[in-house]
Amino acid sequence: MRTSDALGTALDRAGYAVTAPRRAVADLVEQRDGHFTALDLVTEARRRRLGVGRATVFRAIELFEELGLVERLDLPTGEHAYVVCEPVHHHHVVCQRCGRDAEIEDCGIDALAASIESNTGYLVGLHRIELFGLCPACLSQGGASRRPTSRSSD
Amino acid sequence: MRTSDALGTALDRAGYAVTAPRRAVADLVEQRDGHFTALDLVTEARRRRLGVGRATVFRAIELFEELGLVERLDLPTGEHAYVVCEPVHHHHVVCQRCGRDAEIEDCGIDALAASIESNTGYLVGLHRIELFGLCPACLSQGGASRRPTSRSSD
DNA sequence: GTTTTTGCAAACCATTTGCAGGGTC
DNA sequence: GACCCTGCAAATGGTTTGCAAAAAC
Repeated sequence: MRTSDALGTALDRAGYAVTAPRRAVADLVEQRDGHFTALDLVTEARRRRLGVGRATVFRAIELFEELGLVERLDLPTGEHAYVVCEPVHHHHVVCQRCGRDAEIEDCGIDALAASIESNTGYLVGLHRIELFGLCPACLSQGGASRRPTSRSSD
Repeated sequence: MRTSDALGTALDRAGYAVTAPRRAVADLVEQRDGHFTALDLVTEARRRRLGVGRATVFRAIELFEELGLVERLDLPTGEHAYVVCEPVHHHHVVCQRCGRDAEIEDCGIDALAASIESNTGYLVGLHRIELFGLCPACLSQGGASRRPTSRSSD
């Protein structure tokens, strides 16, 4: 969760109107600790009686995504979730228990891409890496017996 | 595309009835060259008048996925597609032009996981890596000017 | 003959869009 | 005041489910 109004500021800088509904959605997003779905925000907005409609929430998220302020994750279940993040290339480790996440800057893609290109003949462009596991908090709280789904060694 | 009836055999071995509709869906899947969506199969089944219903196609794919014979991809667009693959841990490079794919055995996750674990404190479990680019065929056919979306270096 | 599986239709869920009204710059 | 943004409701697209009939073992 951010302390500053990063999303509002970014909207402004990108030339988008900083309206009350967008601000409201930005607040909801910034108050989230882990990942969230669009519907989570819609529900939360309704619960708080913010008077922000479904469509507006979806449009605001789309805008934030466009600006690189949130990123879409595809959870192992196939669900689409979002996380707040910095607008630079990176990846996330997502806690399977609480949904919190950490950013990873160096995913070592260059070496991997090179090896793939020479092995398969494919030219590698985009990549997406998503890691799931347990965050430090859940690890210590859950005790040593709790392990994420086993990592296959490859 | 497979030459053998790998999916049918696998169903049998896993104790599922090898029925005509499942066989039909398996055929459709095996005849695919690149990735496909569930709806692609539904459409194709209808076009060929196989008499296989929507629900059956979805249920068959679900089954194949459970058996590790096909895998769900999340395309950059957010679309859910499937590819045929071996039931062992691996990843895919998907051609952004034609949808064909190649499997990658060694994604170098162990080194990455270790570095993440020491940097973030997260215990890494599952991971998902998806790469997009151009396959050799599209590369040569498209000429040197065609490049996939630029790869950010990280 | 009992258990699965199927097809159909309806239900569902997330997401998008059309549009008239309202707010912003 | 022109244009962008919003809410609503309806449309959409993908996926799932209930159920009675049909097929498999």
